[in-house]
Amino acid sequence: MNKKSTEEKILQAAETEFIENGFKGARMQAIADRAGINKALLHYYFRTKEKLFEVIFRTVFKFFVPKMFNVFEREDLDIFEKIRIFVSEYINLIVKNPHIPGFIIHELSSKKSNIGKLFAEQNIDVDLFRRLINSEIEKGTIKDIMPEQLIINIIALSVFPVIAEPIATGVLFDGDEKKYQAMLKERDKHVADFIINSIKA
Amino acid sequence: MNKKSTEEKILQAAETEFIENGFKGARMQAIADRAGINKALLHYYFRTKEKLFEVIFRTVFKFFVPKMFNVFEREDLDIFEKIRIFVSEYINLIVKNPHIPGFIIHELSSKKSNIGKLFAEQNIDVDLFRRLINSEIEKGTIKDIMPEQLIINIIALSVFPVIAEPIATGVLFDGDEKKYQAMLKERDKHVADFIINSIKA
DNA sequence: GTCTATAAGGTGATAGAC
DNA sequence: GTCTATCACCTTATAGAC
Repeated sequence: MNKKSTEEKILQAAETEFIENGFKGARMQAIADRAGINKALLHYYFRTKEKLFEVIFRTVFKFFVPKMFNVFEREDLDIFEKIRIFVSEYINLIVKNPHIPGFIIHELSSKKSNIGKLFAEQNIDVDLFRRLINSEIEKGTIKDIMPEQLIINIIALSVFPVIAEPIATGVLFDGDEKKYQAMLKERDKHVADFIINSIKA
Repeated sequence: MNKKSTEEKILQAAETEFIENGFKGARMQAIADRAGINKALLHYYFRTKEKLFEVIFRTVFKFFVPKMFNVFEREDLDIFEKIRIFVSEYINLIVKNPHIPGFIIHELSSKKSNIGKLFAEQNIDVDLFRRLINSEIEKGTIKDIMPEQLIINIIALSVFPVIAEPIATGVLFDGDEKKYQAMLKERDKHVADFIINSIKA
């Protein structure tokens, strides 16, 4: 029935446990339980909690942070279409994995480890994005704007409502989870409109 | 020299420790050390780690979440000035306390406790904000927009770059902390412009 | 590779003297 | 109120049998 190798089972169990509880909150026993094995085997495969965490974090990070910029390389779309597609796809990705951004942010803030490497490994082509934006400004299709500020805005508008879900639900929707979900459903269109309205020349 | 009462010293030490390490990562011993007392005294004043945390979280939460809407009550400002002031003051507040938003978000996501009360205690007047926005839409000063979406946008644009500092610095500024700080310095003006450009009719 | 048993050290919490 | 000493439990990690 279960053809997954032990290592795969461990990795999947660890990912769930770490994302749910963070590094400090995660328990090796809980990971073993989720994987249907015992603690000793965990250490046989990954020696320490730290090492296991590093593998998981790397995977999650590489899955989430990059490839955000892929859309912007396509030459068949204008800048506004690119933004629409990016926002839509990214929000969709986050809604399906709502705890991952918070996990990454929290662990990056509380770890002093050599995460510097992780960014280097991603080779995200920010320069491509910079050139694109600057060229659009020169062409006169969008207003003058710092490319870094713009990309932060796009990510912020997409990610924040999901990681701040409890606050948003509590403050804005009186604890009504359904109203929050309704807002989120319209979010991709709203965000794209909001951005485009702002930058369109 | 130190006129602070023991209770005050504990509270301040606990706030630092909890914000820095989260509930699960915080250590009662570390709090005692920071306060210059011993563990036993900690329990004498606050019985359990859980109870001490609740006091801290309440304080931080009440300090941070509300009073955001105060600006919008002033009648001597137009909607755009209100937004400028709010963004400027809120970003300023966050930059001075950069770890607090992440702390609140993380603890709210990982606690199932009866936080519902906290929101009720704040009696934030979201309706005031709703009425203000809707009235401006009717007057024709701003475009049609859902007040909830707008307030989320304003908070997201203000808060996100600070809580995602390691990622922003790593991905956008090649690890150069100074470039990140420079971006942040212009952030309040940029955000206000970005929002106003978007919603101005 | 996988298990049971256990070591070694930490952590929240309390007892009891002052 | 404040301290020292200590308990009871939990957590990571390893030893050693199979």
